[in-house]
Amino acid sequence: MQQPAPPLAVIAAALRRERDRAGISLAELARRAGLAKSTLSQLESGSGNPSIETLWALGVALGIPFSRLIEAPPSPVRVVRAGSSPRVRSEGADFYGTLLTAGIPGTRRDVYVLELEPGARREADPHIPGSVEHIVVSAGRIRVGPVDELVEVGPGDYATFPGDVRHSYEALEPGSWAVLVMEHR
Amino acid sequence: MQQPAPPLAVIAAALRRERDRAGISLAELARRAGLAKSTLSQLESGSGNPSIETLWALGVALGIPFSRLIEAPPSPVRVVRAGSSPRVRSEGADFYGTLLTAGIPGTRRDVYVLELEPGARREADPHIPGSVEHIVVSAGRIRVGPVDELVEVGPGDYATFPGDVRHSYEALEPGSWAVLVMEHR
DNA sequence: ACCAGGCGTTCGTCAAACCGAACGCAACGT
DNA sequence: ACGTTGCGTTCGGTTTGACGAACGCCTGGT
Repeated sequence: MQQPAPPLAVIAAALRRERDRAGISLAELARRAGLAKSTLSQLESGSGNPSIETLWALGVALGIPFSRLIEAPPSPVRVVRAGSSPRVRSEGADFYGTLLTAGIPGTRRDVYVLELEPGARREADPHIPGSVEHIVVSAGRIRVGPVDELVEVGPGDYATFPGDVRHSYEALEPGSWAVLVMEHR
Repeated sequence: MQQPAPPLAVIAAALRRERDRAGISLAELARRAGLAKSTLSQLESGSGNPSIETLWALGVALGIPFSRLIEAPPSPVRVVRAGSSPRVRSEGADFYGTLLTAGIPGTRRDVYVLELEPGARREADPHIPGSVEHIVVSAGRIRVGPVDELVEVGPGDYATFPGDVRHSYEALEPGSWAVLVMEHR
């Protein structure tokens, strides 16, 4: 399998995604790329089959390698396996730490302890947009993540994924438990 | 810098290159991709600005990841810096070896010693098609390669590049010399 | 309240991408 | 010698991508 996805919709999504990231308006992007607003509007709406030159101009205007416009969005699921990150010795204190995720000012981070038993799969409906979940497994094994992109994590492993899509937690061993940090703004 | 190259000509070249590689005719490719021969003909000739769907169909028909059609041809110039390759202890013998390039059955490999003095830049016209040059610097520094893609190599460094395009050798230090292997079938 | 400016969408027009058919060319087969 | 087959190119005709203008919608300034 190489690029399994449909070309049109992917581009439409990529276009919108990258423009959001750049934080500019549709009109502004069209201006920079030397295109008509209408053209870009139709492209982002998925109706339309842009020429290479048109897409190229957009890539340049967005300052991104062209190929990113034809890729599916990068998976927002990130996993850090236990021991795979450099440990940092805390200054003055007598312990080592591993930075998994830095706090973002203006966001709340609620901390939970999640205890799960095998068989009981817990499905969670999407939370408010923009929320992100972080989980560190303390014991056992857990399968977790967006329903279409589950990952398996064990003791010491860290996983993070968007909380505003359907996702689930499922213990694979008895006595599994984890620390869950729910982040929202 | 990301994708410095012009989009149109690159695609035209890529298209032709990949079709050659696949060993099929223009008409055949057009048939598989569901395009008119005329369309493909114009694309390969560089006149034309294909739509995404058109290019996509070609990528699928060629069985290659779409992105390869928008990339410049992979540079045929390869450099191995001294000490950057794992050394292999020869069985039974008391020395270490570094494999730089494996011989291909049915090809001849002529070995030369190349002595160069600074200032004297030696331009070589293309040799017979398919020939490849390999060079290992023994002493000094040499700038070598296709005229539009020169690389600088020092003692122990290895470089290989196609011999069927215009290329040149130029010493950068007095007393430079190298071993040159000319490969042709 | 009003208007000015920016946003994203929708509409009609025009150029061009894509098509199909015809062409010239070369290599075979009868 | 001739007809056949496949190649790549060139020629009008039609679909459609890209354009510019106009629209409705907000937000903020006077």
